[in-house]
Amino acid sequence: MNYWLMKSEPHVYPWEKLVEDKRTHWDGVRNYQARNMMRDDMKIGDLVFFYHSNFKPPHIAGVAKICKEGYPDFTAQDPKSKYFDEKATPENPRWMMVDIQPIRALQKTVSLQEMRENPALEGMKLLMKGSRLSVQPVSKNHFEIICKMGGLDKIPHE
DNA sequence: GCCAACGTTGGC
DNA sequence: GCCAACGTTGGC
Repeated sequence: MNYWLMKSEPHVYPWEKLVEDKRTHWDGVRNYQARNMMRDDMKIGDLVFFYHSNFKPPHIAGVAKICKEGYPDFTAQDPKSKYFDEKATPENPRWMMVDIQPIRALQKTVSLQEMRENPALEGMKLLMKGSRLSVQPVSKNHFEIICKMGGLDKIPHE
């Protein structure tokens, strides 16, 4: 079982919309490192922090889970999509995505600053200088600490 | 809006 | 295969 963090800009796709949709496909990732993790490492049942980037303050809003493993990001082959990539073909889709569904919101969102101020989270990728990856692994230990910071008594499950 | 950090592109 | 130029991310 692995743990992850995925970034979304709330004005593009907020946590609340995921709750409303009950499930979504994570399209639009155009970074190879992030793609490789979605393609190779994310497994059904893995838990994911839903992080709101480009927001004041940036924060983690809730916990989701992987409900479909890596498959081609079809928006790359759609000329009308803003994520269109002319090099993507059915034979070589180039970009991949996963599906996620919400598990539960944190009782209280956990801001980037709060995480920075917690020494127990030292080494977390999100907090490293220059870290921009929109999909990144989180250790189980860090995942649990943040769940508790967010007012949950333990890592949630369905 | 600024800009540091990082990724990608393409000429050589 | 190097690296300069350019584009993007995302906190501040």
